[in-house]
Parts: sequence; structure tokens; C-alpha cells
Amino acid sequence: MERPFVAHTEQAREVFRTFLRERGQRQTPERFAVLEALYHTGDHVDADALYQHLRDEADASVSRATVYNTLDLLVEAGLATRHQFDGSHARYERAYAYAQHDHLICTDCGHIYEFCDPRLHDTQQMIGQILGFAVARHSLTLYGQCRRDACPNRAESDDA
Amino acid sequence: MERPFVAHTEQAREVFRTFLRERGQRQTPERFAVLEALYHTGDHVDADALYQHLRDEADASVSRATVYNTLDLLVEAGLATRHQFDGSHARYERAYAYAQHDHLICTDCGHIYEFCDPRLHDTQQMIGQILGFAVARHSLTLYGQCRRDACPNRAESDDA
DNA sequence: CTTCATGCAAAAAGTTTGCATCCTC
DNA sequence: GAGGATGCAAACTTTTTGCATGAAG
Repeated sequence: MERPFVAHTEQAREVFRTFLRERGQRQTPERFAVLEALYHTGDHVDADALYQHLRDEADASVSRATVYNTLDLLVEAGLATRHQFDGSHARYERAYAYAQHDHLICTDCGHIYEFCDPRLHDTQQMIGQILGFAVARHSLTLYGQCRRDACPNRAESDDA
Repeated sequence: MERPFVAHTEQAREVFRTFLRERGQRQTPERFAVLEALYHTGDHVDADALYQHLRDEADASVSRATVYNTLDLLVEAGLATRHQFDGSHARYERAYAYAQHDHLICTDCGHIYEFCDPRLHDTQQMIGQILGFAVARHSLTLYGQCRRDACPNRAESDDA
């Protein structure tokens, strides 16, 4: 049922190893534990969720400071993506071997869906041309109401 | 040089009046002062900037709590838009009579540009159809490097 | 054994909340 | 006059920082 991401964890670890070595930074068990935790949770998690996971479910004990520190490294290494959806705090998502995609969030239940529209790439290029920009990346999030039965506020909406 | 937004302030005030009246909420001078401050600053400002402006430049003395409270009301009234660009905190922008647009931010100098691509509406609709969503709004931000002479990091980029 | 990373706790930054006072309706 | 709104400060949440200890190279 789940996407097979286990294999990618192995490769991500390798990438991280190389990344750290090249930058002359240390390969500590804590850093790999954070990487593992992120790749294990195939979701959009915040730093605290990872901290909790590491603290409770994994045997690794990593401080919050280290979680934040390592997440920054992972983002720099291209192994994680940082999102800041509307009103909330930072959330992270594994990035190795996962194609660039965007998000669709239900304003009722908070559920996050992913999608990909190739036309966005055109938009990105075109706007860059027009405004004289070297556009490196984009962040698109759609907000709306999903139609899941499980969605808490589902019934309330008038389906006009 | 500036866009003529003064006239819109008048109309926004009227909309706010009606909004408050209909909701049985009070029309206090503080609330209108915040509206005025937001519409006066034709930019993407945070709550604190508005607070400072009200405190120093305007004669109105409004507490931070009231600024936050009123900004929420303005967003609900459709008179303001709240943004949460990448790493930073909430920023607000006046919304009355300003067409839906998106943002392009220079990762070097932080400058915010605006643009509009009608194809986004199609994307929004299409993805909504596919995923069974009633998409209400979207948030798109492009990140890249601008080519302004004033951009601090301008020279460093290799123009490959 | 040197130096960088960790952990802890305190600080910082942004936002929310509780309560007495004030002012709109 | 009654009840919502304000201001102040304290609480809260998320993230950063400083410093002593600990471990990777």
C-alpha cells in the first residue's frame, strides 16, 4: 500500500555521507538518525514530530537543536524539502528520488495531497523571462475542500 | 510613480464598515487605523511593521494584540491577504480591488515582485477535478535571482 | 588529541490569551 | 447601561543560541 521508499533511504544515506565528507562535516549517528526518521515517515512532518519519533519509537535520543540543525543540512544536501504552509510552522518532506510536486490542502481536515502539473514549469520559465529572473524553484499550494467521507467538516459545506 | 491606491482605501473602509455592521461587531477607531495603515503601505508587511507605523508615524496608538486581531478581521472581510513566504513569518497585503496575483521573490535581496498567469486558474480547476476538490484559492511563489543593479548578491551568480 | 557536534537550557521571535478598563452601540 | 474591544503583560509555540561535555576524524 505504501510507496516503496526503503530503498531510497539507503541511497539518501549514501548521498548524505558524501555530502558531509565533501564539506568536512562529521558523520554522526544523530544526523543519520534524523535522515532515517524523515525517510521513514513518508509524510509532511514538522521538527517536533521527528523529535518525538526519534525519542519514542526509535531508540536514538536526539535533541531538538540537533533535529533542526540536521534538517537544515538535509535541505542543503537536497535530501529534504522545507514547506511553510499557510498558517502553520515549517514542515519537511524527504526529497531524494521524489519528483518535484505541489500540494493541495483541505482547509477542513488539513489533509495534504500531492499533484504535478507540467505547465507550471512553463509558467516558471515565462515569468522568469518577462521579469528578468533566474527562477530556481517554485512553491504552489492549492487550498480547498476535499470530499473524503472522513473529512470532519464535510457535511457542512453547501455544494452549490 | 506609485499606484493610486488612496481611492481604494476609502472604499475598503466602506466595505469594512458594512462587514462589521453585518457581523454585529464594533467600528472602533483602532480597527480603521489598522486598515488605513495596511492600505497606506502598499507592500507586503508584517504585523509588527504595521504596529510600528501606527505607533510612530500615525498618531493612533494600537496595541499589538489589536493589530493581530484586526488583521484577522480584514482577511475574513476579504480586504487583506495573508502570506507566509518561505522561512519567514506572516505578511499581509491589501486585497481590495487588487487582482489575484502571485509572487516572485529574489533569494538574494528579498525583493518581492508580483505577476499573474491566467493558466494557473486552469491548473487550479483541473487539479480540483482530478482530485475531487473544491479548490478555493492558491498560493504560488517563485524563487530565484533578480537582475537588478541594486541586488546585493547580483555579481556573484555565474550567468551560465 | 583536535575540533566539531551534541545536549541542555535559556533566549529569541512571533503570536495568542486573560483580565481589568474603556468605549461603542 | 451592557457587552464587546482594547491594552498590557504574561503565556505559548517554534526556532535559535551559548557553553560545557562528548565523540568523530
